[in-house]
Amino acid sequence: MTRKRNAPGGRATIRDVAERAGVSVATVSRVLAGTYPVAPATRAKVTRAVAALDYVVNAHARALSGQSAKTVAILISTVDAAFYAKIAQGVEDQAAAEGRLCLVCTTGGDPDREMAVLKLLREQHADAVILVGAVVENEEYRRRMAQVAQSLHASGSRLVLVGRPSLGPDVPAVTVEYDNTAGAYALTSHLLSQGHERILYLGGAPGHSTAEERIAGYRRALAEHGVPADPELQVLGMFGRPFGYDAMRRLLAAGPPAFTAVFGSDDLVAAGAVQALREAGLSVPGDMSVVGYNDISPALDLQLTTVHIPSEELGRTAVRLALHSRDLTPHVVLGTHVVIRESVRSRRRA
Amino acid sequence: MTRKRNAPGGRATIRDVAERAGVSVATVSRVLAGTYPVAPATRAKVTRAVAALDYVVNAHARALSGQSAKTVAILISTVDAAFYAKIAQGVEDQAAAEGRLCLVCTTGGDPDREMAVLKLLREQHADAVILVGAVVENEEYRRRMAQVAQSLHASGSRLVLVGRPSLGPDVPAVTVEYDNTAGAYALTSHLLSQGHERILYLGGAPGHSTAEERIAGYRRALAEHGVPADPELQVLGMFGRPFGYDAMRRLLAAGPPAFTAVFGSDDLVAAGAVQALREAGLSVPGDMSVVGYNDISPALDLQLTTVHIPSEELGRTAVRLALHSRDLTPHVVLGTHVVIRESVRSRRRA
DNA sequence: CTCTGCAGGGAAAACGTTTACAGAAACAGA
DNA sequence: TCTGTTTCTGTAAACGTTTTCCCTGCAGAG
Repeated sequence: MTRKRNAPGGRATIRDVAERAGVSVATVSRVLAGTYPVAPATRAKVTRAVAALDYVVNAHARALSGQSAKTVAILISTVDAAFYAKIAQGVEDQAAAEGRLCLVCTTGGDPDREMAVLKLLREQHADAVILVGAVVENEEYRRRMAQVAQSLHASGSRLVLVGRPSLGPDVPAVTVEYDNTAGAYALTSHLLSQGHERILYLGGAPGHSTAEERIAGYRRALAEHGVPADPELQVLGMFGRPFGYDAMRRLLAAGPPAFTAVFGSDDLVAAGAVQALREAGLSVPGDMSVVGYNDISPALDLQLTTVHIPSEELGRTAVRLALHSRDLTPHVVLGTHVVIRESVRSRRRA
Repeated sequence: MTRKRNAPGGRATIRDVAERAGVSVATVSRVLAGTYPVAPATRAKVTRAVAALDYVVNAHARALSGQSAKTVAILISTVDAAFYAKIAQGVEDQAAAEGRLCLVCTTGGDPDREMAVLKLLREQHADAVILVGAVVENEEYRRRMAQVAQSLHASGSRLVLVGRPSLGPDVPAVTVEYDNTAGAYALTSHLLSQGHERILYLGGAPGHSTAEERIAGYRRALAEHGVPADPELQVLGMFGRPFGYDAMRRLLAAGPPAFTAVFGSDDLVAAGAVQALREAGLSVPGDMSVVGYNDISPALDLQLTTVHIPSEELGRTAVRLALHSRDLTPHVVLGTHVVIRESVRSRRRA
C-alpha cells in the first residue's frame, strides 16, 4: 500500500511526522512554525513524533516555498588574512545572532573570479551578499557591479559593499566604509608631530580604492604641514609582507636611506619592511621609525604604531543593515583611530 | 490567459526560459545540464533565451529534486584565529575546485553551540560537514558525536573530523589528523639537543585532545633523554596570547625562573610569554629560549622556532576525502615538521 | 432556536527543478 | 514501402515545505 518509499535510512520528512502523529502535514508545519493556534493535545502529539523521528526540516524545501533562505553570503579575497578574517568573523557573529547561516567564498582578489562567484551566489537566494575589499575602480567595474546589484535585488538578495566605494544612489546596494583618508592623515600627522619630514610611503596598490585613499591622506597631511611631497618617497607596489620586504631591501641596497620614517600601506608591508631593516642591521625605532595600517597581528608583535579599523563591526554592521534597513541604499562610514605603540621615535629635542 | 505571475522584477524561472525559447522546460534543463543529446538549433535558442533573461537556476529547487546541494560546511571555533583560518582557507579552496560553496559556522569553542549548529546544518543537506579543532573527549562527547554522525550519514552528509580524534570504525566519519605527539616530541628534542633541560611547558588545556597529545610528546622526549619531568615546569591553563602573557608574568614575579626554555602550547601562548619576558627586561633568546606551535603569524614576526602544521592541506584533504573516498571511515594523519628560527639559544659550549 | 464568529484542522496548490516515461521524427536496412 | 533504430522533445511525477482556502464544531449573542 505504501507508495512513498520510506527508506529506513533516509531522513524523516514532514509527512512521516504527520503520519506518526496522526495529523495532516499542514498541522505539523503549523506546530513547528508556532504561528497558528493548535490544540495543546495535538501539539504534544506532533512534538513527540518529531522527537521520535529525529526530524529536521529540509532547508531547501522551505526556501523553495517562498521563505527566505536564512543565509548570508560573504565574498572576500582570502580567509587566510587577518583583516578579512576579522570582518568575516563579524559577519558570522551577526548572521548567527539573526538566525542565519553564513556562506563564505574567496576570490583571491581576481575580479573575474568575483563575477563568477557572484553568479553562483545568485542561485542561492541569500538574504545578503557582502562584497569585501578594495578594488580597481574603473568604468567597466561600475557597470558590471550595477548590473549585479540589479539582478541580486531582483532575486531578493541585498548587495553590501564593505570597505569599497559606494556605487551611488541609483544602484540598490548597502555601503559600509571606514575612512581611509582620515586615518592616513592622522597617522602621517603623528609622524610629522614627532619631527619626521622625510616619510616614505611604501606599499600598494596604484588604482586600488583603499590605497588611493590612504595615499591621499598621506599627501594631505604633508601639504597641510608645508612639507613637500617628494615623489621619490612614494614607492608604490602591492599590499602584503613580500612587497614590504623586497622593496625595503632594494631601497637599502641603493644607498643610505633618504627618509627617517616608513608608512607601510598595511601592517604586513610594514612587517616586511621591519624584517628587511633588521637584516640590514638597522633597529626600529632606533634607526628608523615604521608605522603600519589595519592593526592586525604583526602590529602587536612588532609593537607597531598603526591605525585601528573596527573590522568586526564592519561585518556586523553590514549584516544588520542588509537585513533591517528600510532605506535601499544606506551608506555608513565607520571611524578609525591611531594606535600608538613603540615603533616611532621622536626627533624633537627633549 | 497567463495564470503564472510573471512579476517583472522577480527572477526568471526555467519556465520563462522555455516559453521564450519555444521549447519545454525539460529541454531547457537538459541543455543546461548538457547531459543529454539536444539538437544544435534548439540548444542555440535556449542559450539565447537564457542570456536574454539573465537566468540562473534556483539552487534550492535543484537540491530539492534529488540533487546534491553542492555545499560543504565547516564548523570552527572562530574564523578570527590564524590557525583555523588557514584550515578554512584550505576547505574553501578545495570546495571551490570541486564546484561547491562553503558554509562557515563558528562555535566559540562551546560544545553546546556546536551541537546546535550541527542541527542547523542537518537542515542544509551539505555534501560534507567538517568539524575542526580539539575537544574535551569524554563519554558524553563520544555518544553525542556518534549520534550526529548517524543522522548526518542518513541525510547524505559526510561527517569529517579535523584535528580531532577518530570516533572509531563503527561511526561513519572521516578523520584527518596531524601528529601532535610527534611534533611536540621533535620540538622538545630540539630544545634538549641545544642543551636545555629545564623546559617549561606553558599553555592549554587539560582534557583537550590536542593539548594532551602535545604534553605527551613533551614528556616522552624528556623521558627518553633521561630528564626528569618536574611538575613545577608544567603550567597548564589555556591556549592563546593572554594566558601566555599572564602566566609568564606571574612566574617571573615569583622569583628568578627555574627554567631556561619555554615550550608554548601554541604560538600565541609563546607570543604572550615573549611579551612578558621583554617587559621584564629579559631578551629572547639571550636570556630565555622560547618555542611555539602551529607556525602562524606571530611565529614569523617573533622569529619563533615552532612546529609547522600543514593547515591548508588539512582542509583540502578533508574535502577531498569527504567527496571521493569510497571507504566510509578513512583516517589519515598528516605529518608536521619543526621550523628553526632564532628564538632558541644553544647552551652547549662551542 | 437561529446566526455569527472563531478555534482547530485538512486538502491541495504553489515554489522551481530534474528525470522517468513516452511519443514523434528522421533515417537506415531490407 | 515497411520496420526498427536513433535522435530528439514533450508530459508529468516527484522532491518537502508553506500557505491559502475551506470545512467542521461549538460558544455566545440575539
